[in-house]
Amino acid sequence: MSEKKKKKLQKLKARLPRGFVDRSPADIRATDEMVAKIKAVYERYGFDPVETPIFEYTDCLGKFLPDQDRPNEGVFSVQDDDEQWMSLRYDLTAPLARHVAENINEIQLPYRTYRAGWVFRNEKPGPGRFRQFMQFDADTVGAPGVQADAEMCMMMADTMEALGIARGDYVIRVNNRKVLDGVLEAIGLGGEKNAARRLTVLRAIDKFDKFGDEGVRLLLGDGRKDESGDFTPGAKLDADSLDQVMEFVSARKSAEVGDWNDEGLIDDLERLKFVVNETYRVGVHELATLQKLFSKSGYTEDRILIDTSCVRGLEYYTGPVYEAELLFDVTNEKGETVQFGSVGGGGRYDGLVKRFTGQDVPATGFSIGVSRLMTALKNLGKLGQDDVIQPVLVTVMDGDTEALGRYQKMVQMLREAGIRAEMYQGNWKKFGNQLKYADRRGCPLAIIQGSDEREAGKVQIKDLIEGKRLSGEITDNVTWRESRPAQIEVAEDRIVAEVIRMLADQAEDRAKSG
RNA sequence: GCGAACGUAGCUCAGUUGGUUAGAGCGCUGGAUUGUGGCUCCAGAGGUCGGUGGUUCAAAUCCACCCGUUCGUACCA
Repeated sequence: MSEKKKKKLQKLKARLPRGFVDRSPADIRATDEMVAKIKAVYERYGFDPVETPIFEYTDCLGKFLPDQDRPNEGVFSVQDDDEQWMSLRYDLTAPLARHVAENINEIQLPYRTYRAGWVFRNEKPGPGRFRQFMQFDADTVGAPGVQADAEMCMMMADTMEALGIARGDYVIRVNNRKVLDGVLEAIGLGGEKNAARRLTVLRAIDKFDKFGDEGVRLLLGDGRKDESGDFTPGAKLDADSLDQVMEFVSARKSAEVGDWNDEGLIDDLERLKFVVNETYRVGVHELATLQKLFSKSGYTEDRILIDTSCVRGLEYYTGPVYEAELLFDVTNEKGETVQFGSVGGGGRYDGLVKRFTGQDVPATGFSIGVSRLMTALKNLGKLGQDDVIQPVLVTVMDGDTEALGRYQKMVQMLREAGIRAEMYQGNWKKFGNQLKYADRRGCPLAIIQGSDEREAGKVQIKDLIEGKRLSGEITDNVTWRESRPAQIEVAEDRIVAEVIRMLADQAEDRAKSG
C-alpha cells in the first residue's frame, strides 16, 4: 500500500451525530430575532426569566429511569462518578418543577416565569425533527384557577402574532383532560386495569388531524394498516362506544376556518347524553369558563378555539390542555407542501411539583418549539434573512509592518464609526484572491491603497455590488481589469464619510428592488 | 421498533446482458493576468464505487448480512 493510501486511511472522518445540526449565521440570527420577540411578549405579561442546567438527575426528570439494558432509551443518560444517573433534559417543565420544589420557601407563589433552552431527545430524527432543539416555555406555578390557563392561551396567541403570523394563519386549540377522562369513564374504560386501552383511545383521537374521521374509527376499532403494509392495532371498542367517542370528538362544529362557535359547542357538550359522570361535568364547566374568559377579553374563535380532538401529552396533564397550530401550508426546500401542524402546546400539570414536595402546587404552562417554528417562518419568508451587511474589506497591497499599521488604522476608523470592517488576513501577495474573497463573502465595499495611492494621500473605494452588475456588460478581461469598474478615488481623510455615503446608496438600491 | 426505496469524486448524477485503466457537469487548485472579482481558454488534484463476506475466469453491476440516508408507520415526556 502506498504512503498516500495509508495516510488516507488514517484520516479521521468528520461527521456529525445523526439528528444534530450545525447552526449557520443566518439560523443563529433568525433564532435570536425570534427569541427576542417571544421574550418581549412574556415580559409584557409580567413573567420573569429563570435558567436551569441541561443536566438533571434522571429520577427528577420523570418516569424515564434508565435500566441496565437500555440506559439511553428516549433520553441521553450518563453515570456520574458516584454512579448516580444523570440525563440531558428532554423538556423544560420537569426541570422547572424541580427548581420550584427545591426553592419553594424562597419563591413567591404564584410564580410567573419563562425560559428558553436546548432540550434533547434520543429518538429517531426526521425532517424538521432533531435530537437537540430549542424550546421556549412560560409557566405559572401556584395558580389553581382556570383563569391562569386562559392567560396562557391568550399569551400564546399574542406570541404568534408578535412573530408575524397573521390572525387566521394560526389557532390555539383548547381541550380539557377531565372531559376526555369523563368520556372514557362513560364507555367503561375507567379504572387502573383499563389504563392501556385508555392510552390507545387517546392516541387514536390525537390522530384526527392526520387520518381524519375514517382513520380514527379504524384505530378505535380493529386497527389500521398504513401504506407500507404496517398494521397498527386498534382499541377494539364496541360499536356503541366507538360511535360515542366519535360523537364527542366531532363535536367541534366545523373544520372550516372562521366558522367556529364555541358557545354552541359547549351547549352540545353539556347535552351529550351518554356521559353523565362528575369528571365530565367538571371538565365541561371548566371549558365553559375558559370560553367566557376568552370571548370577554376579545379572543374569539379565530384565535382561540375549543377542540374536543385536541389531546396533547398523555403523561402529566390534569386539566386544560392547549396547542398552537399553524393553518397555512408551508412549502419546503424540495417544493413539497407540508402541513406544519403543532408548533407548541401545554396544559395544567397539578401533580408535578407535588412529586417532590408532597404538597399540592398547581401549575400551568406551555412550550413553544422554537426550532420547528423557525423552519415554518423561514419558509414563509417571515424572518428577516441576510439583512446583515457583511464587513467592508480593507485590502492589503504591502505587507511591511508600517503599511499593515496604516491598513489597521483605516479598519479602526470604520469600526469606530459603527461600520463592520476587517483587514484581509490571508496571503496578501495574491491580490486577485483578496477581491475574490470579498466577492464571495458578500462584502459591499473594498478599500485599496497601494504605493501609488499612498504617495498621493488617497485610497480607492470599490463598490463590489455595482461592479458585479457591470460585469455582465464587459466580456473581455483586459477591459474588465483596466477600467476598474465601480471604483472611485478619494482622499485618505474622506474614507469614513465616503464609505457611509456608498453604503447608504446601496441600502437605497436594496429598498427599491424590494 | 416495523416496512419500503436508495447509497458511484466536495455537490448533482451517468455507467450497456457482469468484461480492460470507472466518467460528465458544477465546484476546487494552479496558469494565461507579479496592482483588481466576473467571462473565456489551458493544465491539475480529487474515488477503499457505503462496509464485510459470498457466487464467478472476471463484480460498481448478482446474492447474503451489516451500516447509513430518505419516505411511510409506531413511539413522542
